Parts: sequence; C-alpha cells; structure tokens
Amino acid sequence: MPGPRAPEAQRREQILCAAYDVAAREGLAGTTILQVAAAAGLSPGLIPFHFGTKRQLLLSLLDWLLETTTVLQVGPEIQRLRSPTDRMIALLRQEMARLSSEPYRIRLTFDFWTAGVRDEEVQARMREEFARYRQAFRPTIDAFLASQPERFKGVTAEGLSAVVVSFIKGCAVQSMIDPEHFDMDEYLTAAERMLSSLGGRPATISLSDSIHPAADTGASAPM
Amino acid sequence: MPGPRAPEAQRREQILCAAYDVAAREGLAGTTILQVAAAAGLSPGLIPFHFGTKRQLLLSLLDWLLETTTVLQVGPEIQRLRSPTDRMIALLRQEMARLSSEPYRIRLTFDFWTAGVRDEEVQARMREEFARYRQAFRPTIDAFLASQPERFKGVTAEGLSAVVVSFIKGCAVQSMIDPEHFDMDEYLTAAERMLSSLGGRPATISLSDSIHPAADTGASAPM
DNA sequence: CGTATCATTGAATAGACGTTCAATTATCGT
DNA sequence: ACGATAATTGAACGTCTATTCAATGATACG
Repeated sequence: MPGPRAPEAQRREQILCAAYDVAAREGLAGTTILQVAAAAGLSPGLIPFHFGTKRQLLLSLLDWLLETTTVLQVGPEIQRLRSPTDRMIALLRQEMARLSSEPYRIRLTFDFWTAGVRDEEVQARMREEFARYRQAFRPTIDAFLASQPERFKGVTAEGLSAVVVSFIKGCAVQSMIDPEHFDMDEYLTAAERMLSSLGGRPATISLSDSIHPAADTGASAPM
Repeated sequence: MPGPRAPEAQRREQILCAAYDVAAREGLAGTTILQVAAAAGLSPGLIPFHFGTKRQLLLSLLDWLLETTTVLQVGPEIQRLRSPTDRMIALLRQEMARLSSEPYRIRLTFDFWTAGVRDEEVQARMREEFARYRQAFRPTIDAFLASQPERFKGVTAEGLSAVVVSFIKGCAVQSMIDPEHFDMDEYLTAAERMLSSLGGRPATISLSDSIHPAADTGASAPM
C-alpha cells in the first residue's frame, strides 16, 4: 500500500508546509499529527518517521518560520530619505503595515512567543530573533541619535532600539486582539511627533505617502 | 465518602484559586481538571459540577484575573508631580516595574492573549480590558498633550494612549522572552527624552527615584 | 430524632492524541 | 530482470483528557 517515495529533504519540506498551513489556521494548540498528515496527503506514521517527535516537528516549524522571515528590510526607498527621523518613521510604518498584511504569520509567531514562555528551546530561538530584530534597527537608530546629540545625550542605541521594537511588538498584540480599533496612521502621527526634533522642520515625507515594504522580495518580516 | 460541604460561592472561589495556581505554574495548555482538583484538594467531578465545562472554568478564571487586576493606579505620589511629562514617565516606570514584580500574573495574562486570538469570548474580554487600560491613561495624556500644544498639534489622545499602551505591552513581551536583557532604566531614559519638551527644563524627577506602584493597596496591575 | 436534599466522591466512559511497528511495495544498484 | 533497501502505510497500543453518573453521606429542616 505504500505510495510514491520522495527524497528526504523534499518530504520534510512538504510536511513543514502542511504543518504551517494547519498551525496558521488552527493555532499551535490545534495542530495535531493527524491534521498535518491529512493536510500533506500522507499517512500519520510518516511524521514521526521524518521528525522523530511532534515537539521536534514544531521546533523545525519554528526554524522554518524564522528562516522564511526577513528580519528587517531597509530598502532603497527608505535609504534614499535624507533625514534619519524620516527613515525611522518610514521603518515604523513599514513594520506596522505588516501587522495587517501578514496576519497568519504573525498570529503563529505570537503562538510561539507564548510557547517560549515555558519552553527553553523555543525561548532561546525567540531571544535570538528578538536580538536580531533590534540589531537590524541599529544603523538607522545610530544615525537618528547622532542627528540630535544634545537631545538624546545619555540615550543608548540599545535602549532606543528596544523601545522601538517594544512599540512594534505591542502594536502586534493590540492588532491581534482588537484589529478594528487598530489605527496605524493615528499611532504613527503620535510617534512621529515624539521622534521629530522640536523646533525643527516638519518631516519631509507626508504620512499619507506609502513606503511599500519591499513587496517584490517576496520575503516577509518578523513582528 | 463525600467530604464536607461548602456554600456555592465559597467552593467556586476555592476552585478558581486552585485553577490560578495551576495555570500560573503550568500555563493554560497544562491546566487540566485533574490538576485543578488536586490543587484544590477536591474530587475531579466537582469541577464540572460547579462550572459546567472546562471552558467555562477558564473563562471564569479570566474574569477573576481581570477583576483582581487594578487597571492603572495614578496614586497620590504621581498626582503630586506638577509636570505632565513627569507624570507620564512616572506612570511608565510604575507599569514597567510590574513586569518584573508580577511575572506569574503577567505570564498567565499573556496566555489569555494568545487564547483570545482564536476564541471570540476571550477576545471580547481582552478587547474591553485593553480599552479600559488605554482610557486610564487619558487624564495624564490629555494634560501632557495640553502642555505642549504646538508640538503635538494633530496628535489625538486616543492615538498617544495607544502608543503608550503598545510600548508597555511590547515591553511585557520582551521581558517574558528575554528577562535577562530587559533594562527598564535604559528604556525609560530613551522614552523620557522622546516625551520631554526639547528646549525645556529637564525632568524634575530623577530616573533613579523610584515611584513605588502603590504597593500598599495590595492590588495588582494589568498585563 | 428522622428524613429529604444535594454536594461530593471516585470509578467508568468515550474520545483524542502521540507513538510504535509489522506488513507492503516503490525505488535503486547490480 | 531481480533482489536489497528503506520509505510508506494503516492499524494497534497506551496515555491522557473531559465528562458522566450511581452511590454515598453530610447537612438542613421539620
């Protein structure tokens, strides 16, 4: 009764894709070996055969999720902006835009956050991912801090990047619990006024200009 | 073999406390009727008898969690501060301090956030709680915006409170995944410089002053 | 004191799940 | 073409779970 064979790597990817489909739809708690097997069109026994255990399947799914997620795109449209403040705001806008454009991926990542609270291995991967995400903001934040040295004396780039990342992750939480109420432009306006230099010129880009988050790369982004 | 009886309300509270103990320790996924019964020192059959179903037990636990959680304390020490900016920073400090002082409660709330992504009733309760939390910031934020009208022209109090709440919730996420790296003072310094008026006087309270989050009330905080 | 009520117990039930494994057969090397 | 290898299947197993329920006895009330 065995069906057609396939090389190890290809079958693993097939199973991982099926696992992503199920997990994105039903959540981590609702992801069972039976459902993954059904989604992949395979026998349930194949999953333990290729991944050993369900836990290892989910860890592999997490790795796959993080790998297929571009940490942060500072694309040419953003780099072209002269003012560091404008680049900051454009980055914020781009990252917040993903919260509504990639709900499934973000919800699944959210599931893994929760799993990471009590699972050491998941937590380690998430910790690393968070650090990568903060680091990706560093060039822009360094330039931003350097552009207003007297104002941000004593503020570390580490600290500000953590604040920015916290804000984005907090927006992710709110956008998942209360998507109706989530008003990106309203929040960005508030954020922009806090970032902008006080007496200075207004931001050189309007908030209604949209900086598209590198849609052509096909890559998606973390939280 | 039946043990001693107890009035309905008292037994429900006993079971809820046991459920909280288990859920705080093992997470929502690891909370079973058997464990709750064992923690309460009761027979497993009593839980469905008093709560109908496990789902209703967990919904009652969520209600209990939110009820025993003070939304936001703007205590006398904070109200005494003259500058709205100082009050904002003191509130931020107070709320962030809870992230490390009440880890169990916060981790459980986090679990419910995740549950709320796919459960309508949980989501509704969380949405309401988020709105309450934002509203609690409103008086302070209104005063803050009024203190720098020219700078924050066009910024709504709704928007800024959402930004502040997002930041705090994002800090909660980071503090749970990467507690080691969580540096409250560093983040507060960055936040303070973004809130402060630019040419203005420095904040009248030092960041090393600790505003204790109304420890005497015994009430605990959201998130 | 005696009786009806009902909270309580603990075993039983049914279902879902992860994992194991003997049987089967597609695939490859020879 | 043929046998060896091993991927694949599907059923079986054990475990864990929520839920049900008949039996029990504590408690309130007459």
